Order: sequence, then structure tokens, then C-alpha cells
Amino acid sequence: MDIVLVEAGGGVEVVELGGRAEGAQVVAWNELPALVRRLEARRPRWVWPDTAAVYPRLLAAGVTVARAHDLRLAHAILAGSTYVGAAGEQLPDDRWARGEPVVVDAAPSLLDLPSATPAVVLTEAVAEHARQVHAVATSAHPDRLRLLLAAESASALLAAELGHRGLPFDETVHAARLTELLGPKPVPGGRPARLEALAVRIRAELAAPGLNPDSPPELLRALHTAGIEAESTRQGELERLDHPVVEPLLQYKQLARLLSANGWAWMAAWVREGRFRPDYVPSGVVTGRWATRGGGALSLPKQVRSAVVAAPGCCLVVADAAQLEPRVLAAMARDEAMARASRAGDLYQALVDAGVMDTRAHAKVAMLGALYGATSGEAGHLMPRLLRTFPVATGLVEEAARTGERGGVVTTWLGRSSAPPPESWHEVQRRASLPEATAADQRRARASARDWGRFTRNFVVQGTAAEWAACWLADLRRALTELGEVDGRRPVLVYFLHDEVIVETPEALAPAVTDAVRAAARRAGELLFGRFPVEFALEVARVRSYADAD
DNA sequence: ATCCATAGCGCC
DNA sequence: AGGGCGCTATGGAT
Repeated sequence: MDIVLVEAGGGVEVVELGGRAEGAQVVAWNELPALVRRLEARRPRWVWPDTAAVYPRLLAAGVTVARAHDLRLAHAILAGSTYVGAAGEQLPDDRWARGEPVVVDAAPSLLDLPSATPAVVLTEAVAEHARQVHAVATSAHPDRLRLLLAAESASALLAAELGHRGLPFDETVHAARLTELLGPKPVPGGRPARLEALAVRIRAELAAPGLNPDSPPELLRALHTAGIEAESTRQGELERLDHPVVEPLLQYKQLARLLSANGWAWMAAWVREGRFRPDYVPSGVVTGRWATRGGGALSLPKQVRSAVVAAPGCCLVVADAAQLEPRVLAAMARDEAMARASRAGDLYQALVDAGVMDTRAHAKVAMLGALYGATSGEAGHLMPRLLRTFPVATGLVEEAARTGERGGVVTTWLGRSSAPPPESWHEVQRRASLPEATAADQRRARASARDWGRFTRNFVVQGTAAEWAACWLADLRRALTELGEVDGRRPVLVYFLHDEVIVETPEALAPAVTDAVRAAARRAGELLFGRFPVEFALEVARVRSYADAD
């Protein structure tokens, strides 16, 4: 059963599609939670313009829903997908994908406040939904697209739930860590004591009294003045220098980074009542990965993870998919040899055991090089062996690269297509083919063609890996609701990071959660790739603190 | 005062 | 000359 829900005026309009109920119900926002709770018992799919605009308000009222169809996210996928044929032309209105108002209910008066969320009349939402259903049904892969849209919408629900629930975060632990490393919390705008002490040493070593080590240009000039030849102030380059300033400078940079990215100000802004609540943006990345807005949740440094501690009586089940992208590539390419390696557990070690690579480190560099399009250095050197060993899998990414170099569009396994290159890209290519083109024009064109090729090469793998992860999440989210509760607490997802999840659970349910996480990974593999025998290995840890997970 | 690009570093 | 991001501080431009 599908129920379409749109915001209308000060409330919402709700209608059941294909149901017996005549017409739509109009309810005020404060009546909505009760209505949703009542209808949810019938396990509907909620069809709405934008999960991010509606669901947080329901969560705030204590209401969760099991299934949804996000018209905005679905539109973005379908309008660009090469799987969608002529029906795609009926999805021209990009306002759907951007979450902008599609139709405004009434002529705005001077007193109307601008709405933060799209105003869509019910008939428009119903019509858009019908267009999307038709586009899927008439596509080259209806089953894949249906799976993708379901997983995408489930991700949207989960993203709102994660933002609402937050990641358990012990401010006392983090504050103690900051004080230990940086010194006591400074006055606003001031430098912590340990950082200031390092700055003093740096200035002395470089004989640069007024130097602000936070300024890369200033620092570079000071290095030059001191007779140190460096091209940049990057860590990797500083490490190679032989000079007494290097040690305090590297320490300074590391601590300054901690202070600015995850210091006291960060904690005050993003941690409340023992929970870190970032703002997740599912599909915020072109490849379909999640992004975040504020809080930097997708780069929670290892240094900070000791403060992520489960509530009393609970523990964290931390699971991450080992070498997800190569496994995904093996499956989508139907590469039997690489699939065999995937079943060995550690895919990189399997390459060593098979005599393909001499060390695990080399195997990893070579594999990532193939996914990213490395041409030089160590990875470039190891590439020929990989091409010979896995011609099918590497052939798939090579082909994706060539498509991109020609300015073409590539598509993930479930049907997300890359955007075509911008007009400026074509312009560069055109200029190089003119009779009067210079050698520089041609060099530039070749370089930008290769750049776009590396993008499309990685897009198909990174994008399909994101699809696997979304299916994994969706199944896990559902499975966790069936595990019951202990002392009023039930297992819940609290974090997601590309190929890694954290479930906070009562201790007693941790074994069941571990099973559910593994079962969900198996099911995700089957949902995407059927019976093709690729194994999606998980590393699962049961810990009190996130820092103990690896 | 505010916007924008860059450098640098964190994560996958 | 290795893909995708977010974030902060800086410094020049407006």
C-alpha cells in the first residue's frame, strides 16, 4: 500500500493510492504523528517529496516508519539513468531533484513567510510518483532500479534516524584527552599551552620571531629564509627534511589539526547530552555515497574515537566490509578468478598466496591503483600483473575509463548514471581538434580526458559499493527491529561510514546483532548479484569504545 | 563585512 | 598526472 503525504499550508495532506478511501485527508502537524502511527500498522510505503523535510518532525514526535519512497532522491536517479528509456523524458522537472517548490498551493501574499521545504500539491506528487513507477517499469532493468530506489529511500529514513538518535559520545573522555594533548582549554581565540610552547620552539629554530605556524605561506617563507628547500609545508615533505624544526613542526601541525577540527569548539557545537549528532546527507556525493553537512562525521579521526562509548549495559557492534570495492568489482564484472580470491577472506592476502603479488601491501596498492586509475609509481608498475590475472574485472574498469575519456556516461550496477562532463570539458576537447590547435591545447585536452576517465572508472565501483552498502543498511535496519529489547533498550544503528556501521545494543543482544549484521551483508550480496559467488567479508568487533574496534 | 579559492589534512 | 568527500584557517578580492 502506498500513501502519498505532502505538506500543505500549515499541515499535511495524505491520500492512499489505489485505496478505497475517497479523497485526501488534511491534518494539522500536531495531529500527524497519531495519524502516521495508526496507518503505519498497515505497513504502508510512505511516498513523500523529501524525507529530510518531513521525517525529522515525525521522529521528534516519537514516530518511526518502516518504508518510504523519496520522490526527490528517486527523481535524481531516474532522470539521469541510462537504464531508463523514453519514459525518462517525462521526468524533466529538475526541481524535484533539487527539492525546490514544484507547485505552490496558493498565490503568496505579502504575509506569507517563505517555506523552507518544497510546497507540492498532492496531485503533483501523485503524478510524479506515477511517472517514476512508469519509468522504472519500462526501463532496461526494472528490478535493479526498484531495489535501488527502495535502498535509497531506506537510507534517507536511516539518515534522519541517525541524526535524531546521535552517536554516543562521552564529553568527559574527550575533554580529558584534549587537555592531556593540548593543555587546559584556552580562552576563546587563544592558543592552548602545549601548542604555544611548540610555536615558540618553531620560531626559535627558524629565527622567525613573529611567525604564525598556522599560515602555510608564512611558514614556507620562513623555511626558505632559514635555508630549507621545501616546495610546500605538507607533512610528507617535511618528514623528509633533516632539520631540528621538523620535529616540533610536525607535532604542532598534528595538534593544531586536532584543535581546529575536533577541539572544544567542535564538541560544543556538535555534542549534546552525550550524543554526537551530525547532519547526514544520503546520496550527497555524486557516486551515491552519503555526505554530511557540518560536524565532519565522515572523518571522525581515530584520535577521537575513544570518546565514542556505549551507554551503561550496552556495547557497540562495529562492523566494516573488508575490501568492499574490489569485491563489488568482482561481482559486477562476473570475474570468476577474482570471486575465488574474495572467498579467501582477506582478498589482498589471497593475491599473495596465489603468487600474483609478493606482499600484501603491494596487492593493496595495485588493487586500489586499478580502481583509481593509477598510471605511475608503484601502483602503475604492479598494474600489468593485475591486468593479466583478472582480465575480466580490470577490463570493466578500463572500459569505464575509456567511456569517460570519450565524454560518455557510465552507470552503476543498480542504475545510477554519472553526469556527462560539463560544457567546458567539451570545449577543451574541441579546441584540441582544430587545425590551429597548439601542442599545449592537445596536452590539456588529453589530460582532462584522462581526468574524466579516472572519474568514470572509479564511479562505477564506488557507486556500486554505495548501493551494496545501502542494501546492507536497509536490511540491517529492518532486522534490528525484530530483535526485541532488554530493560527497555533495543539495538539501534548509531553510525554509518561508507562501508562501516555501528550498532549500539544491550550486551545480551550483541550476539544476535552480530548475526544480523552478517546476514544482512549476505543478503545485500544476493540482492545485487544473485547467486554469483562473491563473498562480502565483514570484520565485526564487539566493544565498549569505538577506539577498541581496530 | 563577506565571499571565494587554496592549502592541508582527516575519513572511506 | 590516484577516485570521492568535509572542514578549517588563511589571505586576497569584492
